[in-house]
Amino acid sequence: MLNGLDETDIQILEIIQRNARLSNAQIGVSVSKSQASVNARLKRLHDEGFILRYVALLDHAKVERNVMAITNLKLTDHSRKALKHFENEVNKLPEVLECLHVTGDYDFMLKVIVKDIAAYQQFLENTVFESVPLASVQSSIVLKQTKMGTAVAISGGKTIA
Amino acid sequence: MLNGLDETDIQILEIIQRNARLSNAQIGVSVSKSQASVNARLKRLHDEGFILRYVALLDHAKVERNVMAITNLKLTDHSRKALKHFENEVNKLPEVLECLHVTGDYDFMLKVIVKDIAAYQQFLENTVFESVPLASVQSSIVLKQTKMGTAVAISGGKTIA
DNA sequence: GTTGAAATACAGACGCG
DNA sequence: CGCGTCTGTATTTCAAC
Repeated sequence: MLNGLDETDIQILEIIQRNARLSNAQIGVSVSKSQASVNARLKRLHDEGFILRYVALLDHAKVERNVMAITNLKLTDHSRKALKHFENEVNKLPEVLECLHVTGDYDFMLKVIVKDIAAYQQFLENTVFESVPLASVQSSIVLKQTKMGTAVAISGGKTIA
Repeated sequence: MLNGLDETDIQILEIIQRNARLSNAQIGVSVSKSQASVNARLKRLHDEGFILRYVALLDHAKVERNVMAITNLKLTDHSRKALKHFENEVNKLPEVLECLHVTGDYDFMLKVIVKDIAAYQQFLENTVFESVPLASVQSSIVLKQTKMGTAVAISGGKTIA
C-alpha cells in the first residue's frame, strides 16, 4: 500500500504518534488485532526504520523555558565546508531544538528554546554570532504556540483529525 | 531546585526526552535509584504536568512525506475573533504540524508536511488561501533537516550534550 | 492467532534519616 | 515525615507453536 505498509500498520503508526504509552492490547482493540500481532508489527516497523524513536514531551513552561524563538540566518560563506562547519556547531547547542536548511531570504532557520529574553540575547551574542560569519540575522519571538504536534498524517490524502 | 524538581527528577526528564522506551530499571541504573523509585517519580512528574505525553517519531521519508515547508502568513484582519478563527481552521489541518504566533514581518509560522511540491501547492491554494483573508504569504522549502529534536535542556544553564 | 514464560510496572508495608 | 527500598501481584512483552 505504502512502502509495504498495510491499513493496520498505518493505523498503528497514527495511534502511537499521539500516544506511545498504550499497551499492545489497547492498540489491538483499536485496530482489531491481537496484542501479539500488534507487538510483531511494532517490532517490524521499528526495525525497518518507520519508527525512529520514542520520546517524552515536556511542558516547557514547567521547566522554566518560557521563550521560544525562531532565528533566521544567512551565512556569508556558502561553501560546502562552511555549511558543514555551521551544522556541526549548531548540533552542539542544547538551546537549538531544530535547525532547517531552507530556501528563501535566509539559509537556516533555528528553533530555539531558552529561559527568558535575556538568555536569548546571550545565546545570539555569545554563541551564534561567534560560530560562523553571518550576513544577516532575523529573530521572531513566539507569542503563542497555536498548534504543537509531531504526528504526520499518513496514507494517501488525509486520515484522522 | 526548579519547580520542586530535584537533581534526580531532572536527570530522569533528560533521559526520557531522548528515549521513552527505557524500563524503569534501566533508568534507575543511570540515576542510581531503584526501579520503584523511578516509577513513583515518573508518575509524579506526569501527574504534575511536567511530562505532557509520550509519542513515537516517524521517518517522514519512509511514509512518503518528503516535503517540509515553512509557511509564513500575515493576516489582513487582526481582531481577536479573526485570530481565533484562524487558529481553529489551522487546527483542523493534518498537514500542519506546528503553528506559531510570532513577532516580526509575519503573524503566523506554519510547519507543513506534505507528500510533494504539488501537494504543497494544493495545500496553499485549496486550504490556506481559502481559510481567512491573507495580506501576505511567504513559503520556504526545507532542503535539509540539520537538527531535529524535541528535547529541551533543563536545569540552570546547559546540561548534557 | 493462541498460549505460556519471562520481564516489567505498580501498589503496599517497612525502614532510614 | 518525606523518600527509598523491598516484596508481592497484576500487566505486559515477546517468542514458540
